[in-house]
Amino acid sequence: MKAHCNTGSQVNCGECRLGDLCLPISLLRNDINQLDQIVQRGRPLQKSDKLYFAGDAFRAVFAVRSGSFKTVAVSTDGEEQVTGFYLPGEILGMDGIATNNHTNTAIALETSSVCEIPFNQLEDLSVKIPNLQRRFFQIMGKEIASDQELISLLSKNSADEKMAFLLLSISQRNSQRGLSATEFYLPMARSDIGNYLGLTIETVSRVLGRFHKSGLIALDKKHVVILDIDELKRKVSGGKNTP
Amino acid sequence: MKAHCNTGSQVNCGECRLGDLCLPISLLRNDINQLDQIVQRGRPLQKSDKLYFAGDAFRAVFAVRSGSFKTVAVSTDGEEQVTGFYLPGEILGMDGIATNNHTNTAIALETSSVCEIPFNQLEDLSVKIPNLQRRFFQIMGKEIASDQELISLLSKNSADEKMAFLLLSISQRNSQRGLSATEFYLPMARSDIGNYLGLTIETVSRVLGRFHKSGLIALDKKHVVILDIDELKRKVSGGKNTP
DNA sequence: CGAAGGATTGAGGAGTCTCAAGTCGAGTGG
DNA sequence: CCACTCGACTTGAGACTCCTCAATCCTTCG
Repeated sequence: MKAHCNTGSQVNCGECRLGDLCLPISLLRNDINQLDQIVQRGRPLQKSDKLYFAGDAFRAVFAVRSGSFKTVAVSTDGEEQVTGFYLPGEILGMDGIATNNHTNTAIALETSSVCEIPFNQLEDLSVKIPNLQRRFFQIMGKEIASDQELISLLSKNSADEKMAFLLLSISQRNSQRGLSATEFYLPMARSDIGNYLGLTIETVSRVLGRFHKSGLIALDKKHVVILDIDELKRKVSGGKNTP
Repeated sequence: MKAHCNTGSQVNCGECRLGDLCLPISLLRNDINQLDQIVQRGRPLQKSDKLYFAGDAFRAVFAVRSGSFKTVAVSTDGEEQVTGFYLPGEILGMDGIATNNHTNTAIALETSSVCEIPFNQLEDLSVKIPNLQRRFFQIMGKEIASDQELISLLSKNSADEKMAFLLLSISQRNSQRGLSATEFYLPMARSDIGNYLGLTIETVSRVLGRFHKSGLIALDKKHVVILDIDELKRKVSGGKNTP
């Protein structure tokens, strides 16, 4: 959609502005160069394009360079379930590591680009570069931690809680990338939000409307401004399932 | 509680009857011996004993030898949330990899024992034994996959679906260990189940009672016999959130 | 401009939570 | 050996949240 100063196809890992978030953290310059050689860049995707399909052989993980993705699991009866959203600097595709086949389909939410990191080469390289192995363990650990956080959230049924959590999650991930923590665009549709949080699209709309009216956020379509972040945080922790 | 033929403290990884489930799969004999030397056995725990606490420095992952555990995340306001159940052969403790601190507390559900695998030594060894690295990537990938499966489930709010899922999950994990897939004891309390699935204890009780009356299962306290596994499976996939 | 998809808003109903009794079983102590 | 207590579980009735169904509005795009 718009050009990103430092994320053109030619940029290497050492100069990528997402470096701190992505793989190469805490690697020596020489190590980065080695990693650089296995990473395949480019691959621009349009909205609704699929990065990989559920059932595809697992060959690589992907780092989001620009844009955003959702991952969708399709159950046996054809039901779709959004299992995650991925913003720039985040890694997706790890759902295929266990079985060597992807269990989700990854879909671009807008015009997006990724770095493709072939997994067998990453494994080989990890043997040579212990820091890289450690880093990748951490990235997988982070995925586990965030999945479990979501499990905690979904177990507490309250539409307000769930919605507040998602807003704060995006806010926090934005600020990690040096973007505004209080003002952003939601890249996904209401139906994706609802599917992800286990709510209907109508409930999502109502909750957002309620947040808007009570002065928690400003809302115009997908554009969100967080006005009272403390109250939002209070909503997330203030569950109702406390025994 | 009772003696397990092959899981005494002296057993080494090569002879452990859980071998196929635990780390050492597809390792050469010599590699197994190396792994064997870093694994610390013993550590019997009584019911309600904690294996590690949320906030503890992350030093090791643990393989369940016998018994069972639950992991609990405690949110800022003291609310507890059950994030997982772990049966023999399964690995827990990976919640600490990302931040070097455990985010959950692990609690024994009954008299249990574990193998402790110091993580820095595992990392070192993984550099020397590529198969071990691969294996551990897979184990973490499996954790990610199962967490995402749970996310899918929790997003579809139906008490029957959730309960059926848990029963089938335990059934399937039992059969992987060579135990009965249709008859087992639930090691956890109703309150743990409810907390885990995002239901109240009353609803758990009612759903189990309903399953019992309709001939899906036989139920006596914690003892469960699955009578109509196909219908249970139908309940899990037959969601109601289909658009 | 009209169509189509996404989002909002409204009314009614189903399912689960809350609150409250009541049952069952295990462990304790007289 | 039995009464007692305590915790875990079961069962019931009413309230509330969210889902379902339906109409309308808005935006986008041909």
